[in-house]
Amino acid sequence: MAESSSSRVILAFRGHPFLTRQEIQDSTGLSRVTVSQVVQELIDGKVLTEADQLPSNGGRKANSLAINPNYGFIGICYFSATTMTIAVSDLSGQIKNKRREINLIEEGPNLALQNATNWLQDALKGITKSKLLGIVVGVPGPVEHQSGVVINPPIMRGWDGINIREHFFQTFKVPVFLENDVNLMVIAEHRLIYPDIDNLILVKMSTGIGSGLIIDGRLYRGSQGSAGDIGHIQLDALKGLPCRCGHHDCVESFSSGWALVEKLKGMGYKVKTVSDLVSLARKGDAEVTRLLNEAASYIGHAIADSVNLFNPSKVIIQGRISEASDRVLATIKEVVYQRASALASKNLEIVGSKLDEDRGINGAAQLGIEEFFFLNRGNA
Amino acid sequence: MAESSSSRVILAFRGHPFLTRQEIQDSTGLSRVTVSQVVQELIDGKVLTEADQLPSNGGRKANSLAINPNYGFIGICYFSATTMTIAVSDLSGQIKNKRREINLIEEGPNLALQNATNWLQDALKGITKSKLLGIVVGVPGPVEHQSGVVINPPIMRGWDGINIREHFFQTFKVPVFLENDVNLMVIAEHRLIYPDIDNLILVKMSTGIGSGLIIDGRLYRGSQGSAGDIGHIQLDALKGLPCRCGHHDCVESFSSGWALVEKLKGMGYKVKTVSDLVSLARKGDAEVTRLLNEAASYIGHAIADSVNLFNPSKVIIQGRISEASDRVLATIKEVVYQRASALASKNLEIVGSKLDEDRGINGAAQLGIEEFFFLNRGNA
DNA sequence: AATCTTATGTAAATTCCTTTACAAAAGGTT
DNA sequence: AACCTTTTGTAAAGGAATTTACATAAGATT
Repeated sequence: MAESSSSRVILAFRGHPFLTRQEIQDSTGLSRVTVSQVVQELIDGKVLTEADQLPSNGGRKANSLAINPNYGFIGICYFSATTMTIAVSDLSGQIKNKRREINLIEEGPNLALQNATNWLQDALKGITKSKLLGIVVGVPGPVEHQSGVVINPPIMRGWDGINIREHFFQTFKVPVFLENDVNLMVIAEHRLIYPDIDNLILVKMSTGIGSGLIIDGRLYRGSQGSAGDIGHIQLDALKGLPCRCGHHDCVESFSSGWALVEKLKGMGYKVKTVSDLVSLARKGDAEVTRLLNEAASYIGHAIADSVNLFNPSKVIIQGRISEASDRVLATIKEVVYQRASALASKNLEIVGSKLDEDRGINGAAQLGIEEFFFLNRGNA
Repeated sequence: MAESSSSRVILAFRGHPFLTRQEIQDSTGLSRVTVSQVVQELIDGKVLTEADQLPSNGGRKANSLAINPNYGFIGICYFSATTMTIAVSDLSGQIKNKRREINLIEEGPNLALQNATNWLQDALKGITKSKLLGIVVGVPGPVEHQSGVVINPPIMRGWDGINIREHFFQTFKVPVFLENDVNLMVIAEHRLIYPDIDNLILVKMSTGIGSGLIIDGRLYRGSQGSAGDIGHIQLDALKGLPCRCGHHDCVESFSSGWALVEKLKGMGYKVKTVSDLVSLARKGDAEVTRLLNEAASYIGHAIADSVNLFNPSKVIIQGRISEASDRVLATIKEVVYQRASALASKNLEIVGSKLDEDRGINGAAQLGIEEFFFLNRGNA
């Protein structure tokens, strides 16, 4: 109940990095007088900064305002299957002090978490302790969002039930947010590339297969936090292929990196990792290309199902498998447009990702900024 | 901008039919003084009524307040494949003046809409014109929610592009809401039976197959209004069965009423309608029972996919096919629990519907009350 | 009966925001 | 240079909701 009008002004900046005083009036509904006063207070309090002047519309130039990027910072720790990335984001989403190290997630949490906190402390040197607003941790597995615990992760061996939130909280004493990696990626795509698309799906085809959902402009996690689990949809009447999830004939057992590597091994190829596979594809190996095309067709079936159920206006395809060959995206498009219902595919666009490999970190930054700055700022 | 505090008080009654002044304070955040004053004004204006006194908690009894059911009314017109139901709802959701007539939707809109407006005018006799807040129309096909138009309906022959909203608006000059029948059903289930479940799916297995989605407590329509189209998910590597949607091997072509009737015809049975099929099932015809079980298994696959993608905490199965035999629900449960991922099925409940055949009308009433009374009340 | 407890009513002072009105800054147009 | 337009600042008056304080209603507890 502290100061409702100043928090309304701050909230107006969510999704809008730059606003003039007039735009703040329009979006908050506050009067010109109040906006004028509150903005001045927030500038004095270093929460907002006066940014560039905008070109004139026939009269006085408007002054563009922005959240002061240095008002506070978000600590980020992002685990992929094979690496750990530590970084810090300011309130504009700018990433600094990024450090990426090899870390095999399947080697368990002990050393990984130890290193994570140490390196994050390094990355935070020079930042006043009170300016650390919170920490976002991204992991390649299902998380229970409420409790901050990893649950039944298929590839994070040894992490089941580990309370990652608690670990970071012990050291830093700030709010900690644990989130699935694909969810962070779809947040990045939505906030940075497609902020005006209300319903979109991001499908990641890499070692495993997963998807993240933006519904009505917000991340949708589902009741247990497992929404978007497209990888373990089962395709029917097929070969009885065992999947690492315990079922069989999951999409993952046909279209994922690990499944394709296994298949190539069985065919006598000397491949060990997804990277080996990608190299072969880039060299134009005919058999590998054929396999990728087949994989695209299978995941296309699952995406078509997803499109029928969700009716999104955009599907983003991402991941090392989808980027190994141009045919993958093309084949997915063909299959989805052929199989999804006419209505659902009418205004549907299927595209590749426009972000670089830092998309997970960018998503973590966006999530952190929104959660800690826009929603949870007590009465700072 | 009229009177924010009185509309905040009214809004508090959304989803809470009875509230005491204290509870209104808690949910609106308004002060005791303001609530006291505003409630008195609203009682004087006949918007609220003093309901029963509640049992004492050790002191003075609380006075329960409620929206005055007779403050306004919602007109309802609900089309199924074979009937049209006209009714009126008060603001408590109580249905009155219900009239159900045979109407084959495939005979087109002309006579149907003519009758609908006439009968609705009859049903509204005795209600002051200014008390009609709006009209909700339910139809068994996809609708463009924004414009109030039916689009590409598979079973509503002749209705494509018909602006139903405009037709009713011409006669009644009040806001008109067009909504898909399954969406109305899932609204009814959520608001009346499971108000505290945030994510749920209702699957209707009747002549056709469809589903409606409640996400984060609200109806989810998707970008084109076609979300929940579970009936035209394609099952793979199967028999190349043509579906009435133009594709082949859709769930509908295996598990729907019309598909089963066709199949029985092909087997020499003398069945013409889904009702004939249901009669046979109730008589315990072994072959029909076997077919129903098979149908349940197929739709179970699609529901499992849906569960993986949405991670709801409840799935409601409804419709004449699912109610034709107890085995249908049982088989669906088996298939879904076996196929859906462990995490998504962990806290999942699959249940039959607890509402009667008026569920669509009840949903229309709920939708109308929320849209017209809680959201769109200019400054009445 | 006397005394809690809970639920509500009302008057006075205060805070916050709005409306209204007057100004000024800073550019474009003629 | 004179006059637009757009954007922002500020002071004064008014309204709406809050806090504070006092009061009452009505049942439970002892």
